[in-house]
Amino acid sequence: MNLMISPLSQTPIYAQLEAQLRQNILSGELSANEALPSIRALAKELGIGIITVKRAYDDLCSEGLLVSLQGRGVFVAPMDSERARQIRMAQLAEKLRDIRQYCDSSAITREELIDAIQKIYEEEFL
Amino acid sequence: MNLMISPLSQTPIYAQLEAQLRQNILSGELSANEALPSIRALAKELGIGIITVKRAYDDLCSEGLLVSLQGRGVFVAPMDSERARQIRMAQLAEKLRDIRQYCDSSAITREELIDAIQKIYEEEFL
Amino acid sequence: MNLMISPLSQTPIYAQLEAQLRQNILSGELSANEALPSIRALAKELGIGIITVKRAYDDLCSEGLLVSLQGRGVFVAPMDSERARQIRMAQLAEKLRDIRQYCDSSAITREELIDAIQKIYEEEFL
Amino acid sequence: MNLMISPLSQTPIYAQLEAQLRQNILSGELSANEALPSIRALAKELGIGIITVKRAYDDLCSEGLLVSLQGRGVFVAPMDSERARQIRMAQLAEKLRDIRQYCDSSAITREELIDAIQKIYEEEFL
DNA sequence: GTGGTCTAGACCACT
DNA sequence: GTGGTCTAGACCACA
Repeated sequence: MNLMISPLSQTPIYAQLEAQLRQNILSGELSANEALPSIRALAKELGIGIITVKRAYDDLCSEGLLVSLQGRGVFVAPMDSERARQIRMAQLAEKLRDIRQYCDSSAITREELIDAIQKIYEEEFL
Repeated sequence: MNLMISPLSQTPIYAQLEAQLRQNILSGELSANEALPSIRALAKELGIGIITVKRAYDDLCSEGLLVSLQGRGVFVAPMDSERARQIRMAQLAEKLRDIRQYCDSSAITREELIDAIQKIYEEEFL
Repeated sequence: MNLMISPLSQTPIYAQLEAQLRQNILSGELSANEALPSIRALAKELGIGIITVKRAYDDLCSEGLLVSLQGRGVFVAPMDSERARQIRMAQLAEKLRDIRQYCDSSAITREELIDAIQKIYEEEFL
Repeated sequence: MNLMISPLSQTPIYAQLEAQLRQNILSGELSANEALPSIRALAKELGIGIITVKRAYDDLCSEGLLVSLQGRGVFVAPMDSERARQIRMAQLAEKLRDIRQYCDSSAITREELIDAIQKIYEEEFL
């Protein structure tokens, strides 16, 4: 697992961490019951505060993606891949409804939207 | 024009205002050179502080969507529809980059994304 | 004399008026002792408020470029062309000292400054 | 870095601050990624309100010269020297357009302007 | 500790 | 009447 944070980004560090951990969990790179690095170790490795790492772990625990076991560490929650997929798609649908609402109120058609997405994927840089 | 703010929302009040005004301007509901409600009037109408309204107006001024004239009021900046369209598409691209980043971090492929959009458009209710 | 005001400009209307009147006086287009349009007439012609015109006339009176005679109107102050020229050049020197200070603190050389001015004069639009 | 404000000046305090910070950034006295004094600290040091300092920082953020990171501070945005130079020259052009407008409105020719600048540079004292 | 948001209220400049 | 500036002070989010 290779975590990276961009110190100059506007998104809070804890949110950057969460996003990357979520990716690793939902994509299966981190498998169920696998142990995550300790809070202190990860904080040191990334050069950020302990509280910031804890915040990310805590948030993912509330989401049910991680389980924290006192004195033993933090682990990936057991989850079959179908369930993971459902979560991902539900989150995506939520975002897409926002997008569609924006398009409708801005007179952007469905075709233009699809087109725009294709272009985003053709761009080299995010 | 019908402006609404949710005081309990996570997004700041001034940001809610900005978004709605931006939509009204870019969609053509507010036409060029049209006068907006005065800062004080809008603040009173929405039950929020004067400064919060001013902040929204100010931000849109620096974006070039509004022009503020001391002693006279705040007006929609002159803008041809082509320019408006460019801005709308740029904003859309911004949102889509977020979406793509989410998809990448969740192992959702380009095809699945397109599929999901089609489904959103087939849904009856937003 | 052809006066014009830009309603969308950030510079106050009274200041726009003053600048144009100053030009007409110092350049000799308005000759000494000539009568200016009445406040009401000019306000009506330009579609602006009476107070705004009065402000411009008043300011130029304090500068000594105009003389207001109660009940008779406003007139260009007597002034020989040499005096007018001195005033113009003194005002210019003041502005240029600001420019030089800016250039010095921004590491822009004298030659680059001269160059930039030449370019400004080659531009089609102000 | 040595910041000074004149409370009695006609130019707003936040504008004075902005101008001085812009100079320090564009001239390289403040290098990229360097931290600026905290809003509270600078406000206290200069004897002005917190909001006034924030206003100056905010404006420079929207200009892209600064980056503000919640919980961490305000920093000079990364910028190569070529970009800094472009900004400086654009600002100079802006000032020179004002000068030209003044000259035109005062019947001062291009040659007289160049001459006046040369004289400014020959003066011993600013 | 840092910045981000929001408030109420005062005073000034412009039309 | 309009917007522009500045203040003091409160509360929240982030590190």
